Amino acid sequence: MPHKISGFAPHDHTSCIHSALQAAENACAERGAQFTPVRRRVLEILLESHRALGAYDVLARLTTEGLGSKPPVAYRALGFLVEQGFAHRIERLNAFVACTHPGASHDPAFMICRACHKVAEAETAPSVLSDAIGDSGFSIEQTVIEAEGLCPACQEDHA
Amino acid sequence: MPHKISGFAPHDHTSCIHSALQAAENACAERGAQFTPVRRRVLEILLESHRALGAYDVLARLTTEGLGSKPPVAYRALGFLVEQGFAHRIERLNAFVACTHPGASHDPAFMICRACHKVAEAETAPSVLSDAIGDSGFSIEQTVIEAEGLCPACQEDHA
DNA sequence: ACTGGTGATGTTATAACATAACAAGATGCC
DNA sequence: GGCATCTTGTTATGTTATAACATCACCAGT
Repeated sequence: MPHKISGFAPHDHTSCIHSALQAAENACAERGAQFTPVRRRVLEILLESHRALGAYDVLARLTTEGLGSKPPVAYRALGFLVEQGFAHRIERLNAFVACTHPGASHDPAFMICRACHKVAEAETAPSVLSDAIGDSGFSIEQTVIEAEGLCPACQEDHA
Repeated sequence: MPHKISGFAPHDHTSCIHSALQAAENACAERGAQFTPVRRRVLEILLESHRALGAYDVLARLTTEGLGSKPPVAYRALGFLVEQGFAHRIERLNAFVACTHPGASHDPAFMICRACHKVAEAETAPSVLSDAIGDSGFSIEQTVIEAEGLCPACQEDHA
């Protein structure tokens, strides 16, 4: 299995959500991090769809649920989730998506469908960027790899 | 020569600027695009350093020079330069950098030094992302590849 | 129980980034 | 001239993000 991809393929989404939440809960317990109601709820919101949500989209949801109404509430929860690896920031969209590879090594690449706006995550070999960059002497600490295009389903619809 | 990298290495910056401007001018002539004073000046501003500038940084420069004072002026010029391939947007920084590979095929990868904030550009093989993503059936239209870390010079300073 | 540390949350205010919409000028073509 | 097209000027607003400080909840130590 050279690559794991998640997001576009049909799957049991209920169990997808459940296992991601479980993984987050376990990881927090192990690390002594607090999986508070707001943080949990924000992760749930992100998990509802394989789409990237803006911080203010998330905030709107929180507000209707009485969990917080000011930007920092959303940004702090999202920051926590990203820090812990439970979610990722999609730079291209200034938005956030739940991680679909909980526990994976995490140098992910993302595929963003411009039609349905779903976002799929692929694990990358750690060398992908070194290959691209060559032996320039630059020491890589973090990477952003995002592709925009059409997912398989939307290619068919288009045709 | 497997990879061309520009930005970090010492070089004759005056001729670097000059040739980039010349290339832009030629390309505009060929394409029937107008290389107007604002557009030219914005490219010059970006070319002064191998760093990414925010739209409002550029705008501030334009304002002191009497070339425009409202955000759309900067965004339009930057948009034009990006469209024509004379500059690139760095998603990670919400900022813009002059292209250092004028005329190249353009699926660039960027290296962002977190210490000196210089940005270097590398050409990538078109396959880099397909390799990362595998045969998921996703059709790639545009890519964002950005690495953050330390450039060679800043690694030495750090040690 | 008090106390003080730590981490989370609440809130105000503002900073930083970006674009919609329309008016006005410049250029070139017929 | 009259028209089309592209560029620039301007107003206003929308969107994304964080600094700074107040408060609360929890727990460990005494």
